[in-house]
Amino acid sequence: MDVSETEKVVMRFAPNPNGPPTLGSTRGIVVNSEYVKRYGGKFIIRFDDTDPQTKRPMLEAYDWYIQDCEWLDAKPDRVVLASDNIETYYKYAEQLIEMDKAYVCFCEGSEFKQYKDSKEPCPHRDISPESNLDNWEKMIDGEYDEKEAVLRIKTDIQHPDPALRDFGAFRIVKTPHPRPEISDRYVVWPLLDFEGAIEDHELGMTHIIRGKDLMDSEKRQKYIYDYLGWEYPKTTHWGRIKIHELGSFSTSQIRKDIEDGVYEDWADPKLPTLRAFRRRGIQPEAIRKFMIDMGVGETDISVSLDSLYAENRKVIDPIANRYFYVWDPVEMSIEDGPDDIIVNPALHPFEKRGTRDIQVGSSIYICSDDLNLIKIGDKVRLKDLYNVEIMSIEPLVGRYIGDSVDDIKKQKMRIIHWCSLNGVDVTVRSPDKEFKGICEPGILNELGKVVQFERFAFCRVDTIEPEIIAYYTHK
RNA sequence: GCUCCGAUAGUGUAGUCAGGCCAAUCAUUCCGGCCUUUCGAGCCGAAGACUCGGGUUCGAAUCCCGAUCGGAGCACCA
Repeated sequence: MDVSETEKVVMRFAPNPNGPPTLGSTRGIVVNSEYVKRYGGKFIIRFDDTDPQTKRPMLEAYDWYIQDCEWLDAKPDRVVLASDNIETYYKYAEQLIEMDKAYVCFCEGSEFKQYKDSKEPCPHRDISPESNLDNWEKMIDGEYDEKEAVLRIKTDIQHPDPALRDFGAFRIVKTPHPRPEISDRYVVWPLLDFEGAIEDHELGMTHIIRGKDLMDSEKRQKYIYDYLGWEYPKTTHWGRIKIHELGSFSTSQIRKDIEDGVYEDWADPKLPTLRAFRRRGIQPEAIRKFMIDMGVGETDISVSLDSLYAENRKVIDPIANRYFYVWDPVEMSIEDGPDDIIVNPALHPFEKRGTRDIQVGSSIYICSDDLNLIKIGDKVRLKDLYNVEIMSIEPLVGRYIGDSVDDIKKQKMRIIHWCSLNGVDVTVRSPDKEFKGICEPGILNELGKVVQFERFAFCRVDTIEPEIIAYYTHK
């Protein structure tokens, strides 16, 4: 993107708050805010909430966006709600009508399309500004039904690109807006091209980055800018982003699936919402890095979450305490073992953060996955505890054969983890499945934190009461 | 149908505007090795790309034309 070194920028992220931010919105938040950080200037979040019907805003989502922006270290300098500025849009609409650059059209949708496709002006195109103004007043006053009338911007009805011929600027929607302070105050609502054009100018936008699906939108908006004598911001576009592991999602589809119980809520670990990533323990810095590395190409891309996880690992590896988590536990009794000892493995392999003290009696749990790999007579190392020889599988019995770490190296013993009988039940939810297992009691101190369950994965401890639930972050 | 846009390793990405310093950058992934009382990390090594065809030029990933493939718009959605 073309920004001169000394220039201050004003950029925005303009979502429709009809659901929570997803990984897709994140790109808009991170990239725009990053430019502002880099060049100095202002970052604005503008809610394009001018469709009370088809993409009806969710009241809670306004705050969700702002929270998620802050979480991503992209606190907006200013928050704007398009639905607050309807009068402004009306003002400019009126001006354009007076200039004979806009007209009220009474064609039915398909009817107008026919005119447009054959490059013919529709019968309403040549109505005088005075009558148009009149009809416009009636529109605003609610004298027409939905779909009966629409305000169009005059462009060039013969333009080679059909997408640019006399586009709609306002339509009638009688569904009240979800915001109580707006509600049924307006029945005429602007369409994106108009609303965005006016707002971008009013807010002094210098640069715009948006999806390439809006490329034609820009060309339409330029008509408005030309008519009003304004200068259009510099623009760049990016292509569609598809996540390998998650596929494509639409906010409205997710909303429906939540209602139908396919997903638990907006933070379901299967979903690409920011809330879901946060619950899983993905760190904002990692997301920023991931998005910035992706750049702003116009090519459609299909990215793998592996890169995001790799970035996240760099962030959480030094801070995540280590614990033993035994999924699908199987009890093993120990013969000839020392009674009631306390071992104290380090909380972290290279950061000095103390130890976790585990009391061990005459039996322990191990993973059934590990059990499947061993047979009678095998010697295994119980990590940070001692070495045992497997005496029997059914029931599972191990005999204590010493503590020596050297032995395991010489004999290339398998090293497995374990859990004492006083462990606590922990459920781990991953995008694909749910694990049930037992963890050291120390996990009770880790509410809200990301830990590493050794030989399993990084997880974020989400709840302690009434049961312990952790979300799977990644390997 | 009409219009617009894009194409560099498995996946992203730098380089393309101002042609030579690009036998092409970085990250991730995969594979091998070292280290490590888990996993991961770390370290070392390896593999892997300029969509195709013409043209301009002493010289093209870079400029031009065409083809192919992919995407988007033509909504009273954003």
